[in-house]
Amino acid sequence: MEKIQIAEILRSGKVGTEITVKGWVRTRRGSKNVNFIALNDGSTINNLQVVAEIEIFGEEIFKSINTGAAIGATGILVASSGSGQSVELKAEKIELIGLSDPDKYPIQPKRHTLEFLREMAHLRPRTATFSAVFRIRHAMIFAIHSFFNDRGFFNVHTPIITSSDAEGAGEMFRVTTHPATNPPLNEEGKVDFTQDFFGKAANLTVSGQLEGELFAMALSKIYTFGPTFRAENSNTSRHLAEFWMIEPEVAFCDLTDNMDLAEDFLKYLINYALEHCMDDLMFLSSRLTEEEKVKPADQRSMELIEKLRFVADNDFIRLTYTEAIEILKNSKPNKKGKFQYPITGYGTDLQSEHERFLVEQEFKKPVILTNYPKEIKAFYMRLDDNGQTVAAMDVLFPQIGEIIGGSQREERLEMLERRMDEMHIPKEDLDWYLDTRRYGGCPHAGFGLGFERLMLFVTGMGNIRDVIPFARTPKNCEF
RNA sequence: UCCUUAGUAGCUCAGUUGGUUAGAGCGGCGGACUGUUAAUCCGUAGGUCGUAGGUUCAAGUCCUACCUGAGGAGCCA
Repeated sequence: MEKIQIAEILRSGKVGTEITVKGWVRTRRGSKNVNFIALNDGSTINNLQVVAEIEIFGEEIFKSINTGAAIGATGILVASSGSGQSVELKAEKIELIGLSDPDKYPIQPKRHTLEFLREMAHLRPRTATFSAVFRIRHAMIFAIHSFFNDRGFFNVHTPIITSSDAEGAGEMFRVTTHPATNPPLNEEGKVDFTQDFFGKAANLTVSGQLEGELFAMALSKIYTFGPTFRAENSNTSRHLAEFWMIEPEVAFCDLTDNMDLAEDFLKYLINYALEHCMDDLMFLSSRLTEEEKVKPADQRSMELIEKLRFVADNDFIRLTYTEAIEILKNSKPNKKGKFQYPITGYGTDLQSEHERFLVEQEFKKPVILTNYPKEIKAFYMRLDDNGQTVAAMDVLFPQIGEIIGGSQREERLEMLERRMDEMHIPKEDLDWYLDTRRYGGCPHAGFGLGFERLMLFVTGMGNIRDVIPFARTPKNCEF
């Protein structure tokens, strides 16, 4: 008898047919005549109830059917006489596949804190919450490729190990085969990288953008989707040392096209989740609602599915930095001195309190902020005609803040070189990058989407460590 | 990195102005009972109070340092 997935059974299983299922025991409720086993195989948030009569199996076997154990069950699918489910499996045969010592198995059929489960990252996918999160994560990965593929984009694998450290997106992790103690030194007494594996200093990538641009200047529309690494000592619920980033790059494309792409992309992904992950979203939603009950009414956020629909159905607000400053300057909290960092005028750096005000108070929907002062943005962003601002865009989401950062790139060789000089970017290290401006340069634009930040939004989870299988953060590299 | 806060049983927590043998619920185990649904009822085991120092007749409780978690800030995606 071939086994079928529980998702398949619950979707289209026919009452009266014989089936075999294999999975892990979530709970077992025993009694004198009959035992009820909630079985889950990870294919869906829902369990299949296996009904096992003691008359058939005896009492001994049930001592091994504990939470966490792997078992197989064969029997007839029948309509359930209980109220919690429509169908259940009336077991004729039960196979013990992998035992789980109930005295030691740490995941109990009760609520655990996410912090506790985080320490058990190897077992947490067996919980309802994390299985839901990681099924949604898969759906989002799939949807990302599908979105770009449908629109004629090509996926490019940009390098993970890179010698380019000129981008300045953050602190980098060094990649070396030098011994940890007494590495070879040069005449100046510094580490001699010419003797290292690559013959030069190498790091883990902080972004595939620059290499992505090279391919956009040949294939027109590309995207990367890979791991990126930041050695920043960031201890927040929104940062990881290792995270996944999606970076589309499009030739013959300006800032407006870029904003359109970003907005379409995010809405597509959210709609995809609503269409394909409703069971999991509903579970996460009710879990969140439960948690919110302890919060004061004014601090509660919108129900998860309602929130997703709202973002998918409404246009994002588009606003220049200069307009945002005006709004903030005249806002109530600024006038009443409620901002920790008061807004005085053009040039003030926007803090998260300001971004949150715009997104959560003023507009109550996602905001795309554009045309920031050149001083606070990267060298490759295209200088606006006013000579002051650059064609940058940040997409700000409620609760999360910046989910996307992007820009139209500076395609004019002279301007780019001038910006690099101003910002002390070594041109000789990026000669290959400048070549794209020397030979057939064209207006182009792109952005980076932090995949785990998208996951935070879609799942409603509060901590980024809970939407990636194994989180890497300062002082934490378990598993 | 900075600010705030926490660490007591497997989990979630209580533990008064320092004072005898550190408690509860859940989970585990044993039993009873029942087509159960976070089942219910009875019983039972389970603790170097984060670590290291210190103050004191006496420290879970006070002090210092460190470690770890959480919330917020900065950096950003």
